[in-house]
Amino acid sequence: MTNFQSRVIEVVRRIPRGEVRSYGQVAGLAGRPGAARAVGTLMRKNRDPSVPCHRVIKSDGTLGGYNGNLGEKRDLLESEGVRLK
DNA sequence: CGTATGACGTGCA
DNA sequence: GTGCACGCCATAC
Repeated sequence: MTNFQSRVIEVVRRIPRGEVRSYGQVAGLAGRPGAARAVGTLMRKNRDPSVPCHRVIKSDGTLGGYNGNLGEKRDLLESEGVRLK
């Protein structure tokens, strides 16, 4: 496992319930500002349920992507109290 | 080791 | 508001 990947996972793991972070923010917190796209690359591969990857959305507030159905991601977030566009 | 890929971000038409 | 072109970065091939 690469160092970058570990960091990203750590960061995402710390996102409190009811809050969200953009891919770019996560990248920054992971120590690699500007690697937003790379974060997506990792999330796409990540299968670990201990990582609330559904709390990671785009910087403009839209959902972005998801492993399973996007509707699921939307519901999860709203059920956690997150407002979406 | 070079090329392709994608859950991004920003700017501009 | 919508769509497209580009640049970016870590991974997968």
